[in-house]
Amino acid sequence: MSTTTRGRADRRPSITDVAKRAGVSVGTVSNVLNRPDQVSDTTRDRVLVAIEELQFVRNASARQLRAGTIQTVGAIVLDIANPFFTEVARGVEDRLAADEYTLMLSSSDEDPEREARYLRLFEEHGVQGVMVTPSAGSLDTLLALRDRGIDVVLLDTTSPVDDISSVAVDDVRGGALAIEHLVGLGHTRIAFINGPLTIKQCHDRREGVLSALAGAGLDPADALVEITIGSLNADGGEAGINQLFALPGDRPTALFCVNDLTALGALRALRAHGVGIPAEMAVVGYDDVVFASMLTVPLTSVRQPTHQLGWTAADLLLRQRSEGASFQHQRVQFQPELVVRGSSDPSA
Amino acid sequence: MSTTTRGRADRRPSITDVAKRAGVSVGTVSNVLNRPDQVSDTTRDRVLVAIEELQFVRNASARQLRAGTIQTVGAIVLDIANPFFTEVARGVEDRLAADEYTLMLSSSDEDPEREARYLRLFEEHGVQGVMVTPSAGSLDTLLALRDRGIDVVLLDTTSPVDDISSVAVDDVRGGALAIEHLVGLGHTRIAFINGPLTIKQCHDRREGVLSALAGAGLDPADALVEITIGSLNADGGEAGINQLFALPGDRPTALFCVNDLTALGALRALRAHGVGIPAEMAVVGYDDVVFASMLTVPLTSVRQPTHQLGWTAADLLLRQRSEGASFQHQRVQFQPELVVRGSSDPSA
DNA sequence: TAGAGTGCGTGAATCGTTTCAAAGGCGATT
DNA sequence: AATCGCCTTTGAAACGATTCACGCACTCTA
Repeated sequence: MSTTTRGRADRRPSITDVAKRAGVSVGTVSNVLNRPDQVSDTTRDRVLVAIEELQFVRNASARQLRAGTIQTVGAIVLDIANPFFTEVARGVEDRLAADEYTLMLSSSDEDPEREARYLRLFEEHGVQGVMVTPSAGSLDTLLALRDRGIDVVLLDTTSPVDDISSVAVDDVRGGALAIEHLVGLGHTRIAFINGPLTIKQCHDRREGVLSALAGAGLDPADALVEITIGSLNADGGEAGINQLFALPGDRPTALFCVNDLTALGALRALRAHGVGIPAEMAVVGYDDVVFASMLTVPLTSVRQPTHQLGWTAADLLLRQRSEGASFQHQRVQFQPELVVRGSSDPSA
Repeated sequence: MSTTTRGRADRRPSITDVAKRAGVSVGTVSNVLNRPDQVSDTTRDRVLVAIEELQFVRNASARQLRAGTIQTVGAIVLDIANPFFTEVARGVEDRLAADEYTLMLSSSDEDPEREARYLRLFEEHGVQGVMVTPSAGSLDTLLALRDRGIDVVLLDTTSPVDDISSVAVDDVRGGALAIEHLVGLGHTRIAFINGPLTIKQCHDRREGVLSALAGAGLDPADALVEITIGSLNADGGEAGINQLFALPGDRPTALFCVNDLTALGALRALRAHGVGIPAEMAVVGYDDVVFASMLTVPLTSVRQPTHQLGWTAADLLLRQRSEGASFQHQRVQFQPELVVRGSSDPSA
């Protein structure tokens, strides 16, 4: 088909075509491509001219099939549309660039099936390693992957096993920071919009919430109203507030959202309900994304070292590959930091 | 190396290993994988068991090398961290999923070199087509690509040639909308933070700006203060304001930012300078991203149909492939819409 | 019972590259 | 003139999956 303006040959030119045109063997063409200094100047020029004339482009599949491996790693994050993860990804890229690795980036959208599909895709393509923010208890899959020779580093979650490394921020502490802050402001009835507990971050932040309540002598049964949402984004947050407002009983005076995107949606819904912030409802988010400080009511949030998180994960992955058996698996953990703003504290 | 816990064989199992273990030929294994109904039940089960036992995973390179092509297209956007582009990408994905195509997504970060590198990478990997938001006059590269059999659709920019399709939003109109609005509010001295004119969107929005000024009988030399920034993100916007404030002469009373991320940074910087909005400076952004309505001062912005933009681009690309020579290239153009909020109009 | 038809399975050729042992060419050394 | 070593180039063997013409064993029909 396609005898349109498209070039004469339907098949893209191969190294063999180049070799013929330049009057050399395929081995020489390959040498020009990969070890140019082993080829005499005149030959090299002749080959380069042929490459130019034929518009030759290497076939990555053949290349990789023969070479067996490529300088590529994969990363799967929960939500590529979340600024938190794009900043993390930037950190990953920055580290990978130093070792001339390429990144295949995907978003699982918190769906374990999508995650599994991408993992398989990555594996079929022969990536050397993967960084994953697991969307559920996919540990078995990851262990199996590791056993098949693909290095694994957990991203933004602490590894439950000793032989897989991880880079995380202390989410228990982060959750506690948020609640301690709210309790310190006098709140005794707090709503918590959270995602499914199968997501480690959601689970851990909740642990922190509970421990902080306990530390303040509050009974979660009275003090905590938990709302679970499916998507950790603005729409989820909006849905969470509507869910909260449909509940009977005293309305909480404070709200902790599992991330800033969710908080954004929650704020939108709260405004629609005409709820004053922080007077009627104090709000705390998580991630301190770029726009958090710029909202109608600047959002109190738990800040994490995003770029460093990604950078370190990539670093661990690359070092794991280069150091081989001598590599010591490790759980790197950073500390979060509470940034207080007007959404929780009127004096801020 | 690596005699750690990693499985016995260092090489991952191939179809041949599976065939041996199941006691069949490689052709049969391939049939089980690709045409399971042509294989008897007992044989199929035997092969599947072997696959399971060996943890066999297809080698995408070999597969693709033989098959010659894969159901994959690439997309290059200007900035993956910009919510506008993630929404567009979502639209692309949604359309691709329907035809079981996979997406390779990359961000050029407005760097023509990065863009060229990714295009080459995509081509080496044998993508069927690409969607590109060009970061500079890379048209020649794209035409050459098209001539080599890779379909091209321009994304968020109107095609300058008849034989390449494009999906865009009328940026000239969008720029005009913003300025007409500001002029209508009585502003006669307007700052415009824009990116390099090599980026089509920047160029076109500026055209709209100029034509709107002309339409209002204003001389750009007096009425317009142009600031050019390198990165169309929050940091760029902040830098733009600092640049603006370093300028001699009357300070403009209004500001148009080429996108919302830039506006976000500009607002941050304006606040740091203690400038009242919209009283001392009316601000208009572009894209109407998710947080625009939620800012301290809700941001007036030019809204675009993001999801539809991506969906349509992917649709065009796929149809181009399936319809072959009979496909009619086209320039799809959507209309932008001004959303007025408090950052420009105190009464909003 | 021969012949045709059908359903399964085989195995070699193929895709485009890299790699590597070996050969060829040439000047320098003995 | 023979030998050595160096530099350049060659050509064939991989890599792992897919494809396809063919063969085998069987059943069905005339």
